[in-house]
Amino acid sequence: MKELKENVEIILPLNGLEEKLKQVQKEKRKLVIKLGFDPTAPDLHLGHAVVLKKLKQFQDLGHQIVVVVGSFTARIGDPTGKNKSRKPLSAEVVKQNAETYIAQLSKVLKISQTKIVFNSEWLDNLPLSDIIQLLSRVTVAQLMQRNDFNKRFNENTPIAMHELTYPILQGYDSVMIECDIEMGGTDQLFNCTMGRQLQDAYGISPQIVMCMPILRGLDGKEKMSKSLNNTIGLTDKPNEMFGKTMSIPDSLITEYIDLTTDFTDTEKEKLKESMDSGVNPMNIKKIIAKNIISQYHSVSEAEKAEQFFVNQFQQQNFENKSFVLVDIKQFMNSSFSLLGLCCKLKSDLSRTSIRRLILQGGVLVNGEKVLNPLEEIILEGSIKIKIGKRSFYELK
RNA sequence: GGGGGGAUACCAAAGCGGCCAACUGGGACGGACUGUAAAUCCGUUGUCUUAUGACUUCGCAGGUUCGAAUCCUGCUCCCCCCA
Repeated sequence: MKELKENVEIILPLNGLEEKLKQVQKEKRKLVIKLGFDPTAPDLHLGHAVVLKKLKQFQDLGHQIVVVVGSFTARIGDPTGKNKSRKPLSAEVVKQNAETYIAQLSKVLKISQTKIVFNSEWLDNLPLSDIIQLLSRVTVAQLMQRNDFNKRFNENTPIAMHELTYPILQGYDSVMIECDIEMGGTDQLFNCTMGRQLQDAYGISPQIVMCMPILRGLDGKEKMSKSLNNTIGLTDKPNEMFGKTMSIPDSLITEYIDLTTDFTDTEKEKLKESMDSGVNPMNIKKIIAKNIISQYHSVSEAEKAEQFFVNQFQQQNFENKSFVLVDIKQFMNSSFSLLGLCCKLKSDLSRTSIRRLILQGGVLVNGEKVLNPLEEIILEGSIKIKIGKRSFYELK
């Protein structure tokens, strides 16, 4: 029980979990635990993993996880005020997104033991009369309690009618699958509570709401989210995971120890203590990074990623970096300024911005800073070029 | 249906006839430093084959003017208030 509650930020009602467990024991069945997701851009990251890992604990105890794919509700999108009205997703895209999502879920959950349902199954053909009946269960005042609705209303930013239905439909999902627990981040509190209310209205024992804390992203301020581009993705490559973890502000370390690692309690405590006693935060971040990679890749990949990071970004030895090999032959027969060459190598940047990079000292040729964009580069032998902080090329 | 306000670069937000490629903040990028792709400090942040150069940007389309993001006309979209 203690482990089940670890890290959980909100349980509603407070002693609900214990009672639910007793109840299902008496009924000789397993808990039905719901997790909803919208099949929009299904790139799972460590923020999602916080919730998934909690689900995993329940799954390991034999309980039934039900993933509700919001194939219908995705058309609305959970209103944050940021997303404009969404286009309806085609059935194909939904299916595809759901598949990649499920594949990523399998990094944490046992998919064979996870039930997956689509809410368009019951929402697509809901008669208007039923919809009205559903809506009648909820008051405007209740909806306006939701943080972002409230905020937007007071700030005179628009709220479209259909957005108001999102929490209600999500709650209706809970009615349909008759779940015992709905899990989510704390930002889901309102929606989950809606599920309780609607279940009650439809004569079902209300679900327990369990909210996990929201993990903050690489910027150290906002929540980890794809649209803010501050995520560590579950499918990120080991090297990328390592670097990203190293880039979190030191102030986030405790949070990451708690929420992203799979250390035991005592190990976590030890880590925190060592930080308090003045161990270089860098080293603690390395430990966290390795642990994360071990979870989603492997221990040996984690080791490699660390070595790569140390060699590539920490040590000064230009020669030993790992370079992207570029065939020098394709550039033969033409003479190149440094600027021209860099443009070929980094075609995603504009010429002007590369010129800037060079002028600012962001380009090294064979370990030497070259500040003149027009410096001629003689293409022979091996030329090693560093462009910006993270791009290393070797022409051969 | 009536009245009012708005649309500016990645985002937010100034500017309201020339000094505007456009203040400022965030973000991003680069440098220095370092204990890290942390923190801090400094700088850069439209594009262009070389640049005290050219070109394209301020919702869209026209117009006035030597000259417009700034004034006029039409259009599109958005917000607010009243009914």
